[in-house]
Amino acid sequence: MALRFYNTMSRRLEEFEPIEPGHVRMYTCGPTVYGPAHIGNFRAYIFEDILRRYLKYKGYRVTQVMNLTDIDDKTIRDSQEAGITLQEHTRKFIEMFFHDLDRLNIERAEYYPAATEHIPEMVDFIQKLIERGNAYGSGGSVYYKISTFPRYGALSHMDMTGLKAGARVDSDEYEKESVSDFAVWKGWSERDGNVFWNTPLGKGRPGWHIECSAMSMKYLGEQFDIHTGGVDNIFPHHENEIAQSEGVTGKKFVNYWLHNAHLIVESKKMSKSEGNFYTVGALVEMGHNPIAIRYLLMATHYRQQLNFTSEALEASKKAITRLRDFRTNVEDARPGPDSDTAKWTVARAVEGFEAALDDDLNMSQALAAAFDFVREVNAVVAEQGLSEADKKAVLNALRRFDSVLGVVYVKEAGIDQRIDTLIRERNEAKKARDFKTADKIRSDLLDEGIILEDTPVGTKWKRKV
RNA sequence: GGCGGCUUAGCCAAGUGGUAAGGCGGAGGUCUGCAAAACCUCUAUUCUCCGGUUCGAAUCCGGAAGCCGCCUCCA
Repeated sequence: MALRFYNTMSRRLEEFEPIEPGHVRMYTCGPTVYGPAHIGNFRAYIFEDILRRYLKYKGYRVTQVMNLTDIDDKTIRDSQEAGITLQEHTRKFIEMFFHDLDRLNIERAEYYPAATEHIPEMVDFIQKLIERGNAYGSGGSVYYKISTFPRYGALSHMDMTGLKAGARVDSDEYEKESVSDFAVWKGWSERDGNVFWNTPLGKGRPGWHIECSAMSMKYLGEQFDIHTGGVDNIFPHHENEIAQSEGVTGKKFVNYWLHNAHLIVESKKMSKSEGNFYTVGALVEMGHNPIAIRYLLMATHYRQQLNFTSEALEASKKAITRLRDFRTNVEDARPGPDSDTAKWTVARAVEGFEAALDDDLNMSQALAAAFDFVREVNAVVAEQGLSEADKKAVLNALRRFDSVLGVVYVKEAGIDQRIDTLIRERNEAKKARDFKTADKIRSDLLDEGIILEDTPVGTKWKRKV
């Protein structure tokens, strides 16, 4: 089956075909680094990670760009309040961002361009817009003239004539010819302090939207395959990017626009005042495993609003444990005959998994295929063991599924000599039928998050998820 | 006010015309020193509500209620 995506532009499922055969170029909107990213932000990055991993699973080479917005009103405001430079301020949150990416087992993109490191590219871009008549200077700033771009509103399906003059328009933007025109370059104002660049456009800083147009073009070219972001980015951000990029090139900017829905927490909108505003760090401090967060964020279809609940987070831990236990069950399965059931189950699972993800990344259904696989293989293992060939085929499939899921084969702290010693002591106690000592060792380890299991092939230990 | 989305078991969540996936939880059983894991059985006659179309609807149409978004720099 062919890979299909729901394209926000056309509002329908479309078969995916990259511009360059075998190579996918995609731009994924990244964080504004003014504070720690929250789980809502990470839903987008997890979605993009699944997208990236599945494209690779399908055999594509992937070039992914994720921008780091390190200059905007909030970064300026917060760095000034903290009394440090913009760079000092944003660096902290950039580090935190990458740390969270690692904890959530999100693969690295090929490029993470920072806006402040691409000022010349943006200035160049803006000059082209001015030359072509798509932008005009006014009061030290430069604005994009929407009336020069008739297709404006195509992505968001919005009628721009409905905008009310003066509504939520920044007071320093009164120089605009039309209220819906937006800033591509912001002339320096007092409150920017020492944050500015001296450029041919004057003293100032770039607007938000221009960075994505300039940087995507630098790393991916004038036209590329996929652009993603949260639904909130559809308007105005992505609409403006299209206007800028196509304004300069006259060519179609992006072929497939993919947007993820937001999440709610305990059926409520996540907000600081509700006290349900979570960062990855805060959840980890509460004792939650980041991989469980990953699982929960990916298990709902990306275009569906996701309800993040602590109960679901616990369920996610159990689900991961089941998948990990399945791996060891298979690895340690006693030798058995070749099984047609096992072979058939592997084939069916792979087919089901791929069909689900091919269908606009239907992860819920892909997981269902994976869990059917687990149950069916476990039944064979329990009944008659596994032949070496079947074992290999099953583990191959699992490893392949996990190249997308990223929850089973996750690096964790290595073997602890001390645990091995305790297991030996416990086995001796068991042999002496001193179950009191044996149980104490097991429960002490459990307190540390280590689970001991007695199996036919000896005592095994695993970390609690 | 304009535009859009959602509502499926105790919880999370697929399914978009052919008779309700999957995970968690719960009940019982097998196995075990006890556990854990695993396996087996059961756990929504029904998909927010009310109408309609159809041989047939959770799925299509109309209406109501609730929830969540976007409407100029929030994933």
